[in-house]
Amino acid sequence: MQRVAGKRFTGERDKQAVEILRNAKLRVTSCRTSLLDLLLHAKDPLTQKELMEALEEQGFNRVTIYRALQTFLDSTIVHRIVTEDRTWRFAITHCGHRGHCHPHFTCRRCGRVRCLDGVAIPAVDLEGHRIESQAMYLWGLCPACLQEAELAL
Amino acid sequence: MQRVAGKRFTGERDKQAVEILRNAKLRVTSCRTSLLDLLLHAKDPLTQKELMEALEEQGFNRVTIYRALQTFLDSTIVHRIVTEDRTWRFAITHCGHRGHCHPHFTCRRCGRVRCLDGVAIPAVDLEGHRIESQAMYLWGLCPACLQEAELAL
DNA sequence: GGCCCAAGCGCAACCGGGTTGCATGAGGGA
DNA sequence: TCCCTCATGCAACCCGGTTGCGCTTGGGCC
Ligand SMILES: [Mn+2]
Ligand SMILES: [Mn+2]
Ligand SMILES: [Zn+2]
Ligand SMILES: [Zn+2]
Repeated sequence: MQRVAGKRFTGERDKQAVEILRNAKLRVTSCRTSLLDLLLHAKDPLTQKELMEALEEQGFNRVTIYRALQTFLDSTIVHRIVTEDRTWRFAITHCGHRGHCHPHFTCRRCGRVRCLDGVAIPAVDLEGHRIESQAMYLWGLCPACLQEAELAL
Repeated sequence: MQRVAGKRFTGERDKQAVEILRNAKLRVTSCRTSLLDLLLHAKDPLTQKELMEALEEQGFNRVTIYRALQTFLDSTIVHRIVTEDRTWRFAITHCGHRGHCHPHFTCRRCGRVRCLDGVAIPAVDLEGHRIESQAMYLWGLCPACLQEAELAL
């Protein structure tokens, strides 16, 4: 990947980002491809702050980042989760739904938040209500932290 | 219930609030009993703003209210939920646990948030992780709004 | 009932994640 | 290449929640 004066030329990795934008009939801009590129290769949901720091070199304005993320949300390209610290985290939507189709896990030790893609949220039926969507959050220790905790015994 | 110059004398309804505070070894203050009294008789989890407006007459400072709520949290007298609007809502804890023992429902039409006391959160088991707590949020239509929606057809 | 001090309170200023309005810049269809 | 629309940057703003500090008060003690 080449960078010149902070601007990145479109390379291999960006192809997927551009394709996603084209499919969603969104304009292909530098900020959007960079964000998508990051999100596509991120293990975990990222905050706006984390995204901005990762793209520091390119110096995008935070408002622009928020607006791009909102656009992605509107197109269901990403989904957004609210954690206990009341900051949003964004992750690519793999399932086609709007993003509450899988639970999210937060490790109380390392603080990592993970999308549990592939794990189903058990359906709850509620007398008299119409349930339209569900979200589930889990807390505990992630595999790495669990192992450390066990070693410390 | 008597009020004089904005100060409320302790009456029948406050007894329970005072008892809760005594049991938790917390000082009995006007702000705390008023808050607890409200929360004890509230149907739904309330925001700090709603609590403050309800106690407008007594003119408590919002910092004091936040601090009282934090104290209640520490004593597990109340639990707190984070909704999509990223404001906290507080409700009396009936179950003894720290409050994530039941799901919470938000009506997309009237905006009401409800504690689903008595409904269990289905346990999820996650390979390699230690799950310590779970939360579940549901969205849809509450019974009242569902009925209106059906009438409108 | 009065004394005393830790704990609770009010105030003002602050913090930080997210938003808005508006002028300028750039994507992309024709 | 032109031009319109939409994206961007900037500054100011919003608002839920926090912090520091000096004053007040609950309640244990005599
Ligand atoms: Mn996810
Ligand atoms: Mn509840
Ligand atoms: Zn961890
Ligand atoms: Zn409703």
